Amino acid sequence: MWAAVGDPNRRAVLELLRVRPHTVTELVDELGLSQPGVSKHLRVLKEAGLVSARPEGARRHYRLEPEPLRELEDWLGPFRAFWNTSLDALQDHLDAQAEAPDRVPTAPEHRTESNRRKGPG
Amino acid sequence: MWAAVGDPNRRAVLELLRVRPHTVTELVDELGLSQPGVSKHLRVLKEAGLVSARPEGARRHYRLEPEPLRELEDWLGPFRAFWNTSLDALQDHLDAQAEAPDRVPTAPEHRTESNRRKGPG
DNA sequence: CGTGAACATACCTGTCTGGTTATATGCCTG
DNA sequence: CAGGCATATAACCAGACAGGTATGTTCACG
Repeated sequence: MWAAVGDPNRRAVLELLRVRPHTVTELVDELGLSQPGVSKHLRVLKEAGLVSARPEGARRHYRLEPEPLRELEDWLGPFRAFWNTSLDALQDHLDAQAEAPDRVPTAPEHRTESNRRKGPG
Repeated sequence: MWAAVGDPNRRAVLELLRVRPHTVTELVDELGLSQPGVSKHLRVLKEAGLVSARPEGARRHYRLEPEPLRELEDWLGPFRAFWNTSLDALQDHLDAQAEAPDRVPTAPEHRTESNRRKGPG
């Protein structure tokens, strides 16, 4: 599962299939990979349950099967609390357990590389 | 980023750090890996911005830095709409779009029963 | 300053995997 | 049945990587 979405090209496939079903040739055209390469990726995605194929004559229409992505969602769930809710309270909790003197502000909003990990000012 | 969370041991580290900060030795003990192995994983996670270290004497307390996980969250976002709503309707929708790719359902926001609609109504 | 603990780095190795080319299979057309 | 198109599979190669052992580095302690 994680291996399936770990590859950038495979994620690209999922994003393309999110828009609409694609045939292999279409994906080949979009990804710029060789046809067997795409087929191999599709095989991985299929075995992960992330896509399904509907044969139509010689071609196969691959369609997104989003269910397995729930696994990522579920894994991410407990972490989401870290940026969704009041981080101060949470950080407080963590720091209390760790007796951290260096209370780093983990802002509840987006942090960029430039504003992250500021000193106590 | 995806590579960072792609590894099971690394995910285990993140899950452990989600509970509370850990020292390397603690992680070694929990994961059952060699110390250099854990250190290497921590290095990867650190470079991905997923953890940070606070030195305390000889030991280093590693703490979860959840921000970069937003990337996963963001990537997952458009897909989330696919399982929030009725999947049957969605697949129907997709099949329909296979022939009429008029609009693209790149729904980055939550779809509720009330705002989910098919036609221009 | 010597010793040991905690951690990082260097280096090596086996395995996995993503990419390719070549080939097989199946469908449609004529 | 021959031929061409769409896709899958096989065989192969190069790079990435996770794992280990050995060693370096820093800190605490006496």
